[in-house]
Amino acid sequence: MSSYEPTRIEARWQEFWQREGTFRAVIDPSRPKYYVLDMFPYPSGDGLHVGHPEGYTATDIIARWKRMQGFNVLHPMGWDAFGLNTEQYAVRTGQHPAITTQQNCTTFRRQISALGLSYDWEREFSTTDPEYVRWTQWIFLQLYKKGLAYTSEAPVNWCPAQGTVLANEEVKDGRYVETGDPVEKRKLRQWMLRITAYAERLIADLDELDWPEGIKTMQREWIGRSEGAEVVFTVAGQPLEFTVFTTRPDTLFGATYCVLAPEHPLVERITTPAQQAEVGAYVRAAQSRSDVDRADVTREKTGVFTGACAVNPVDGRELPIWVADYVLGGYGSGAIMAVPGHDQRDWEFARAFQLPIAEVVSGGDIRQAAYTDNEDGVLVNSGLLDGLKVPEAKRRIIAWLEERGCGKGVVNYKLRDWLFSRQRYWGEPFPLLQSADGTVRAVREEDLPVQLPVLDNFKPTADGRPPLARAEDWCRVTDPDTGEVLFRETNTMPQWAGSCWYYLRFCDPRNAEQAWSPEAEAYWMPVDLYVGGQEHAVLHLLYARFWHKVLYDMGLVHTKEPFQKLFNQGMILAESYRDPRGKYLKRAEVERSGKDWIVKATSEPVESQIEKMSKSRLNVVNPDEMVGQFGADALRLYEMFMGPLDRDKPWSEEGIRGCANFLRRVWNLYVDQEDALTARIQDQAPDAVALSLLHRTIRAVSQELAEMKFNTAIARLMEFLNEAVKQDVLPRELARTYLLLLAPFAPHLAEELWNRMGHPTSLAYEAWPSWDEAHCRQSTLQVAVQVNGKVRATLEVDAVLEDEAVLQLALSHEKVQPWLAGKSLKFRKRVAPGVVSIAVG
RNA sequence: GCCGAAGUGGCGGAAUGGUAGACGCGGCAGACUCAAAAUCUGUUGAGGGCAACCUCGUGGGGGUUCAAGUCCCCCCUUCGGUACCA
Repeated sequence: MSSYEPTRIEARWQEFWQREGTFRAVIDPSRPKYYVLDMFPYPSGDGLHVGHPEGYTATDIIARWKRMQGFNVLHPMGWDAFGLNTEQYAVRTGQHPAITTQQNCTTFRRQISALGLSYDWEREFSTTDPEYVRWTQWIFLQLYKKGLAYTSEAPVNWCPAQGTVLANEEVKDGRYVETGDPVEKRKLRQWMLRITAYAERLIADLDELDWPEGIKTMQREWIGRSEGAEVVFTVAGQPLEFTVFTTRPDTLFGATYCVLAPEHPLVERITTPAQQAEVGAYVRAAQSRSDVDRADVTREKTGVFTGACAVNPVDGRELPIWVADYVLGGYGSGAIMAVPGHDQRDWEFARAFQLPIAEVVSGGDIRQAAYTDNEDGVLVNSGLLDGLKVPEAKRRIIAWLEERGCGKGVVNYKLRDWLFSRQRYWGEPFPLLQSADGTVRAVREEDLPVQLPVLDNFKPTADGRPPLARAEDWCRVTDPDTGEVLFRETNTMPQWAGSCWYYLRFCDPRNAEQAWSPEAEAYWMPVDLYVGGQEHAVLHLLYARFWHKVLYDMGLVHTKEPFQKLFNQGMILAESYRDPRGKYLKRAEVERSGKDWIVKATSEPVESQIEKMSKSRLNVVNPDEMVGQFGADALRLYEMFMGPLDRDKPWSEEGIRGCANFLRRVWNLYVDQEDALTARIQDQAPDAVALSLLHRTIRAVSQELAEMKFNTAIARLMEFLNEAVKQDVLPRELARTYLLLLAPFAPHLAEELWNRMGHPTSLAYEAWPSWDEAHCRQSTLQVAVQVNGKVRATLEVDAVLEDEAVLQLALSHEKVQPWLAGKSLKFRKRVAPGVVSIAVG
């Protein structure tokens, strides 16, 4: 009757916390705040897998620890519930996405609640709630009114399989990053957000953030700032000109031809009649080439001559103008000056088409490869630049170009504007109306939110318009003042919209008048710790930072950046099994045969591998089962004990069993067979040895929590237990303090034992124990004696013994003596409290 | 190709330049049991030795140092990111 029963204990305390409102967060200016946030999940129909609780447990431990340190903690959870999966489910089954969403949120809430996470559930919301959509639309209108939202007719990423366009960030190697579906270019009128206007600040402000360097680097590279120059070339014999962007204006004298991207508007106009057919064919071929194909870098360079020439502004020389698809239409000005001597791509192209290669920077051998050094190379054959090093030559030529009005220094970015519209149903409608003459106007703020029309068919229309176009009544609006007939925008916002500001709504989630109150924002923001997966390194984090900066410029938020500290948890991997035909098998279908795995039914050999958990690989571990079998505390503990939070780690059922075992041993330390406190817990002052153990444990756990090294912190708690069970007596003071140390990690068990020790209230706000260095010291000390770097003896000495005395003991030690015999002493020093180093020669 | 991160027992992983392998899993031995499971105790890097001990050992090769898993140089492998961005 006294054994550890996690299920019972956990239900009891979860109910207690909810009833008591233990984790409700209320603004309190007298206390410092701490805002700890998880990247909120998309509630899919599959429910949670054990990867989700990893980050959630980490933030929960920090939240609980910070509360015990006196911080007023904001720790909310909600749902990023718009999105494709729910919509596709609706297309398949006809069930309305709102219903699916509600069901999925309920499942997620139940699963997450079972983990005993200390969220303030009163702040929960879904991005699909009309009240939230209202303010998402409101923020969009602020961007629109600032001129940051506009429509564009440019070629966009169209994904036929998804039936929608995608943002640049969602496409990689010509495929949709989520599904791998191929993407093609299509010209469509789309809503864009002018994120490029913030490119400079999005790079610069990264410096102040406590983020992993890798993520900062990825963002910097995505934004892709590069300094260079724009140079204007005129077309020989025609009143036409075009601009090229180059980062190496110093090599202008080395340009031997120019290249226009196939999409460049000038291509058609400058091509000579003789070249018309060839160029036309090339351009058409380039247009029909899929993005997947074009992304292949190993392809041989291709191109055609237009028959026209450009005039190099520095020396008046005529350069042939080519069209080639290695020049991208979307970057810079879609045209380049080619300097094959000093650019590897141009070099390859020149080789392929027998174009001249000129040397203008000495130091390399341009017959072998382009010489691209831009620090030490010295300019040659370059008129006024001769003899200069590259950086100085760049400055000189830019000044020269600017004086003559045929060029200027510029900064260019890879980042493009954010394609913000989707041809989907399950997203936020744009709060925009269009009149018959095509002018666009914003929906009045008091008319927000623009709610989605109720549909029973979520597919695009037969003529290819978005699903919302099916709702003809909804689309048509009459202006109450003028009686004018207006049409609603039928695109919806991408899923990123909702996650761009949810962290702000969490500060004040029930505010009906404003998206958030200035008081709440001023108190809670910024997010002090943000934990989530690395997959959002560019997408979500870049978009959210962009919106935040717009809001900052409007005076609606007081910090330049939303997320002060970012931590990326690793992935939880799991073993999967595949038969020789590549078909995945469930764990239950295979068994071990010696070192190998075989199919139980057929004894066929099976390949096993450690992979990302996914439904298709049949290796998903369900947290509900783990909680049912071992308890939430064991699941939490194991997820943290597996290894460093930021690393990928393979799941092991034996591992969680070990953690459950630890918790049971803790239980048995406190509770006896008769369900009473064990007799070893006594009101007696701890001796020096016990105090030292306790204080060293407090110190280690505190320091490791601060560094989010949860795995080693847990190891310290285990060590304490291993010592404690060896003793006949556990002084009450130690028993009490140990529970406080355990509480952030295994809160249910800690609360239960705390309660059984006679405390009627929760330990959630008990002060975190502090340590005393004086108590940490131990009376004796192990000292290793190294001779020439190898440990030859270990002595136990009094901790207060002087270095010199320890050295003498070491030198005269019987195991050390033989290593010194016949050698001369070169060096001897107590290099650390526990190490004496002796060198002989 | 470029940019990151990583490579340590049978496994997950510990180690401010200072006793490599903490802690856990697994294994082995013992206790309890009619027996098993569970639990408890001990033990567990490899090789050698009766033993005290000795030798080797952190992907590979060099180097710095009294001392290197840790710092420096070169190389290999794995995993992420990125890719004709001028």
